[in-house]
Parts: sequence; structure tokens; C-alpha cells
Amino acid sequence: MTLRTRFAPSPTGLLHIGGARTALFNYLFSKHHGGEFLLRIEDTDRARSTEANTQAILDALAWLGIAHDGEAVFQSTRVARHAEVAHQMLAAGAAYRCWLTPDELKAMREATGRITSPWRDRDPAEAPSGVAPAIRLRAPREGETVVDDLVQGPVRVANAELDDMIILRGDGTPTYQHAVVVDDHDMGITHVIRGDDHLTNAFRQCQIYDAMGWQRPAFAHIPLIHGADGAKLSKRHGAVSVLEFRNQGYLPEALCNYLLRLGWGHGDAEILSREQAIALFDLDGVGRAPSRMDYAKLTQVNGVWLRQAEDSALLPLVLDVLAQRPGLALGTDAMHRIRTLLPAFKERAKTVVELADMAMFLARPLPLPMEPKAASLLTAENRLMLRELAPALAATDFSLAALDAALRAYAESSGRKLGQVAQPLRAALTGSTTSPPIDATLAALGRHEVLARISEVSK
RNA sequence: GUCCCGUUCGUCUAGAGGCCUAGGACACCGCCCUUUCACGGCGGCGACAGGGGUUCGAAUCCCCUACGGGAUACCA
Repeated sequence: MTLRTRFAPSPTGLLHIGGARTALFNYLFSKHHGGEFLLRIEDTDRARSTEANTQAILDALAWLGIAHDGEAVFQSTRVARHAEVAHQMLAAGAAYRCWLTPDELKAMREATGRITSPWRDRDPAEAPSGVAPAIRLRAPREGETVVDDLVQGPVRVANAELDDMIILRGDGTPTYQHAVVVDDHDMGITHVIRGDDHLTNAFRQCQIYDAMGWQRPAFAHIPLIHGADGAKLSKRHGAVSVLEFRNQGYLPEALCNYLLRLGWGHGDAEILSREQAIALFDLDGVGRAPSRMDYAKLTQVNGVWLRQAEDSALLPLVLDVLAQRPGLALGTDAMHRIRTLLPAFKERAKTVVELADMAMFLARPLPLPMEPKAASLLTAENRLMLRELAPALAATDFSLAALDAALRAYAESSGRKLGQVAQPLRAALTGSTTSPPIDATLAALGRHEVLARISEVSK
């Protein structure tokens, strides 16, 4: 039998990093074992599900490189099947009709504190008129239900703790628990890997599998991701949506790498490619405690991936970011300069956005905006120095070696340290006190632009 | 309330009774490299939630407490 996992998001919101990690674990687990990874959109909550969210989730998964096998299943197309199974259970005596209205149930709940199936012995024959009955599972009352969880170990609960859950509502629509079981069964899911907020749901779902005589899948409930403050992840924790991370300049490889290491350990390397992840990932490395989101670590991992990235892959990302910034001249000259300096920026930046920040000076029309620290370097004396230096630079062929030699020669002849020459020059050229090495910066800008920038500040 | 799950440096983790003087990574702090910034190198800071057992020996096994999370819906 083919090992098969699934990711089952409900399109009531965007894909957040918790969901992304669940998807990733399902994906890696199935690929590690040579199985399949399926996608099911749980869109039965018609009021809150939107097509835009569905598309956003699909986009986010595609961006992360988590590809599902086969066509995505939309749960809303399967309600007839859910009802069919419920009626099979009814016919087999594994379920029964319940005519209590939601209001009556609420009153009972308030009266008793909890409901332990008091309606068990009610017979459908005494059906009150005007009430559409719900269908409830005839759950076992004695013994216990045990879930052999691949992460949590065996988890057991006394059946007396569980009531007869509703599987089909009065209006004929399935409840979540029921729809999930029917779909997972029909899709041939062998391993259900999901957030541990579903752990207690597993008890109930197992009861449905058992009632239908279906084989239960293996379960693996993974701990949730919490915000940096330890509280459950929510909007107020800043970036939580996957697409938001993309906008903030994170690479999908890095986000996946970080998410993989969050809650999973193997005692070795931190930086893992997709191939390595597939080769190494298994459920025994998944921890049982919730983990906190650490943006600093994510950023560091992203920096590593950025350095490893191909220039050709990075360039369009950087240009996309720059294209959204006003006041830049993104002509062929600027693009050429950016491409030239990209390897140097890559070394320094942690995100694509940072990289774009660094590259911005290459596309700026004169006069350059000056950072305060840079401006303070452009003293009268230093401006004089730059005017003196310009001809020496202009005399070179603007190769790295020649520029370096010219700078060193000038520093020596003028009795300055290299830094005393390079920093004011950097300020004049970039408007900043930090940039790639000065010779590379000079070469990237080119003779004409270098002279223009020097004369601009030494006017 | 009841049930279920969890708890190793600030964070992610290694650790399956002696290899633990508890290892690594990120962050932080020094130093080195250096024309700036980064990268890199070296070093530092820093944890077994608490209490009882079991054992010659416990981060590892058991119990209790505390704290955190989840579930108790005709929500998903």
C-alpha cells in the first residue's frame, strides 16, 4: 500500500507558518518514504471560506516548493458522500437520530455541566414534528479509546469521557470530524500529520473509523508554533502569513529550512537543502513541546541561503523590490551596476529587501541623499582630498587591481591611511559609510559616474 | 470543572541510566582578520521547572506539585 499523507487547510484565512510547517512535514515524510502527498481544501464553512484565500494558499504552497500529488480535493464537493456514510452508519445501528434542538442541548449542557449521552436510549420513533434530526454516532460507553500517536506515543481516554458526537447536522451537512474521516478514508490517507490541537479530535475520529470498520490511519500530532512571547501565533505577532515573509525578503528555501528545524532535530547540520531534508526527515525527530518563532534565527538562515543563491535567481527579486521604490533611475546602467555588485551585496545582506536597500545607491540620480555619518565625513579637507584623488582614479583603466593600486599609492603619497581615503570616498560615492569594498564599488559605478559623484560633493 | 498533551541555555535543539565538567546552532559580549560593512576564525556568557522516590549511579524511569497549551459545539 502506498504511503499517503495530506495537508488539509481551510480557506478561511491565509496560509500561516504553522500551517506551512504542517504541510512541509507531511510533504517531507511522504517523500522520505516514497509516498504521495495530497492536498484537500476544507471549504465546508461556506460563510468564511473564500476563493481568494484558496488561491493564496495554493500560491503560498507553490512558492514554498511544496507540491502536492494529483488534483486538490475540495471538501465541499463531497457532502453527498459524507451524508451517504452517515446514513450507512444509521442503517447499521452505529448511529442514531437526535431530535434535540441546539437550544435544548445548550440548556442541558448548562444544567449538567457536561453531556454524557443522555439521549442514547431515545428512540427515533418518538420523533417530534417540525425538527430536522441530526445524526449522532453511537459511541462506545465502556472501555477506552487509544490513539497510537507517532509523536506523542500512546494516548488514551476513557470512552465515558466522550459523548455521542453529531456526524450529520439537521440540515444534512457533515460536521468537521465526520467529513475529515470520510475524506481521509476515501483518499487512502495512511498517515495523518497535523497540529496537536487536533489530538483530542483523534479520539473521536477513531471512533468513526471503528464504527465503519475502516482501518485507522497512523496519527502524528505535532506541537504548534508559538509567537516569540510564547503565546499562540496570531496577527499581532507581526509576520505570520507565508506570503508576508516573501514580501519581507525571505527566500522560500530559507523559510522551509527554518520551519523544518523548528520542532524537529536530528543532532547535526542546521542548513539543509530540500534533498537533504527528504533524506533525513522522519517523525521520530519531532519534539513534543511547542516551539517559539525566532525571527533572528530565521533571518540568519536566510542570510546563508542568500549567499548560496545564484545571482541570476536573485537579480529579478532585487529588481522587483527596487521597482516599487520611487525616485530611482532603473536604466540599463543601473541594472548593470547592480548585477556587477550583486555577489558583494549577497555577502552582506540577510534578506532580499536588505539587499535592495544596499543596491539602491547604484540607481539613484544625483545628488545622492547622505546619511548623517557619511555627510560628516565630507569635510572641507576631505572634499579637497577627493578632488585631488579624482584624476588619479581617472588615469586608471578602472580594473580592480588598478583602482586598488591607485588608492594605495595616493594614500601613501598623501601620508594617509587607506581608511582615511576610502571612507570619505565611499561617502561621496554611496551616501553611506558602508558598502562593498571600495575598489569594487568604484569599478561597478564606472569612470564617468565616479567622477560625477565626486564632483557633485566637492562643489 | 473534567479530560488530554507538554516543560534541557533568552530561542531552536542534542541527549533513549554511567561517554554530561550537559554538546551544537541563533542571539548577545570580547578578540582576531580588515579600507567600511559583512563573511570567516577564536573565546566568553548561558539550561536539565520544583519536590519526592527507584538505582551503586538519573536530564534520561515512576509519583506529586507548579506553570504552559489543547479539547470539552448541529466551528473548522
